[in-house]
Amino acid sequence: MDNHAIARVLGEIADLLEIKGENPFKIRAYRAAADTVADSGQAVAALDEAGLRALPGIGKDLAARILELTSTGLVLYHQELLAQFPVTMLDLLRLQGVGPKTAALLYRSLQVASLDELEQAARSGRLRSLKGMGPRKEALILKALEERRQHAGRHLLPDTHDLAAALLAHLREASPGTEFIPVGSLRRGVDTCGDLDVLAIGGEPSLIETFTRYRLVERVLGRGDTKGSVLIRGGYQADLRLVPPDSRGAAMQYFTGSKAHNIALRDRAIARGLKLNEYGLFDLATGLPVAGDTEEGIYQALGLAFVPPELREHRGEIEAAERGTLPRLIERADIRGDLHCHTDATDGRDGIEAMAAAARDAGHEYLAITDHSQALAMSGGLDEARALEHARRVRAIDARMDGIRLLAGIECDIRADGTPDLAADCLAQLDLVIASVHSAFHQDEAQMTARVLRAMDCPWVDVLGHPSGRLLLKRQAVALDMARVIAAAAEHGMALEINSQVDRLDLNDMHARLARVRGVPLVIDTDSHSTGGFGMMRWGVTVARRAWLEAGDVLNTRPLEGLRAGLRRNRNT
DNA sequence: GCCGTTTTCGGCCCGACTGTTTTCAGTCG
Repeated sequence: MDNHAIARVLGEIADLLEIKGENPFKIRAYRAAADTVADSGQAVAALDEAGLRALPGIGKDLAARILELTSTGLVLYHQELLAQFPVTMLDLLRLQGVGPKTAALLYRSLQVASLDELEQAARSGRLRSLKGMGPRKEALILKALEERRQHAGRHLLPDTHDLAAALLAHLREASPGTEFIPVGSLRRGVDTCGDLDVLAIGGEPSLIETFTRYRLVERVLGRGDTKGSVLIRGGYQADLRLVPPDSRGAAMQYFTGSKAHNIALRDRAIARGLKLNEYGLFDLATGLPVAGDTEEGIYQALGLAFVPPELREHRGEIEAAERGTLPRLIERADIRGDLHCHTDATDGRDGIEAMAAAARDAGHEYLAITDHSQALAMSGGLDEARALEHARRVRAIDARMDGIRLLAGIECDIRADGTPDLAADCLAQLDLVIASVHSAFHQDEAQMTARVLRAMDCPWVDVLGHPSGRLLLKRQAVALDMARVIAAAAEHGMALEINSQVDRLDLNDMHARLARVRGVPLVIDTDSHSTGGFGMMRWGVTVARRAWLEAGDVLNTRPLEGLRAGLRRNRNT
């Protein structure tokens, strides 16, 4: 059982306890344990009781629950809770604006226990009969349901990656000699994936049976000699295709897509008297194969440089491949530091030194500590005095730590009127200031754009953090004129962030690409809230690659002094 | 349910915002 599976059960227990109205601190304990397990670098299922209890926030009871789960596959306590509330109720909690109290009320008063039932209740006007509910709340819930429907069947890229890793482990165990390759939107690094496509190169037909017997398969949609298709728990469709070795490259190319990229490639093939399909590239006249065992061979035969999967969106990559002007895409190894993280001074879980050590272990040369400012009161946000005291502490630790340098920064809240949440003379004394929107998300575009532009006017703001504010599959981006924001960033010499949090990935690929074109420097940050968070950098790098970014476009690929010189505060003075 | 040079009980983060309300409950981050 992998860490994510364990964390999911602990998280569900927390959700169910919340609906039940249990002791909030108990709920927090389960939720914290879920985070700890998910973030842990080691396989939690392999730990014994002492090992489990050594993890922060895991004591006697939680260790016992985890052991029960990994040894039997179930937790009795979890099952008992599920007997009280249908599992579909947990979907209600994922709706924007619906929390545990509302979910419990809906269930007790109206027997609403699923999204479908909620929609019926809302449409028939029954919701407004409940205490604390009115027409506006009803409309908000209908809107949240609509947004939810748009996202149905899609999953976060890292979740898809984890699912693929577990499925591949299952397949490899059954057939160690076969090469398995995940393709589709996962290979292109799209921020959300609809389904999971896997190729088995030269695999035996019996693999299809192995595939359909995977333990998380809920339903077999189809099974033939060369293709199997299943529904996996959590609403994923997964397809496995058996591919002969001669067609390895062609199948990779074909099933990686995107559809638009493939259509353009096939057009190009036809124009050259060739035919491209999932089996190979063939001479139209003779029917003889021209290429097919490698992707490189196919692109080459079409007169193109190899196009990295992340660029295959038909956004100019074929023309660039023809001219030989494809970017040399940034890689994870180019990143030298992380400029956004939180500590236990605000809503992070670990202290400055622990975060610094973890960043060093992740291969970083420097780390900016950027805790929240006072407006985020629930996170214990820092006021001016505490921010400066915190900075002193960061600098003191920096002076005595080996192997990593620390920058004393802040993630300064952008208030609803666009003013930064901390006084300018405080911001001026820090090494780095990220400014971010965390509230009043519903402002209209004119208001929101004016607000962000006003914050960018402050000369001590170096980086705009998670600019769109989106939460993937959950919350739309704020209404913001990104072209004007990018233009302002170019004018001020400030940087825009690509936030690597798995549900943010913000900026997105298109906006990051526009920023690059306009000459705006980017930074790729993890926004880590614990020592386990630094591994998320790879997802931000994936966005950057999809945005055509090269190492030179990203400030935190530079050595520390180069980075400092590239910050707005040091450019302007 | 966890934790402990405030240690085996009693703490454990809390303000803004929204929609429903005449003083507050629920959600969000």
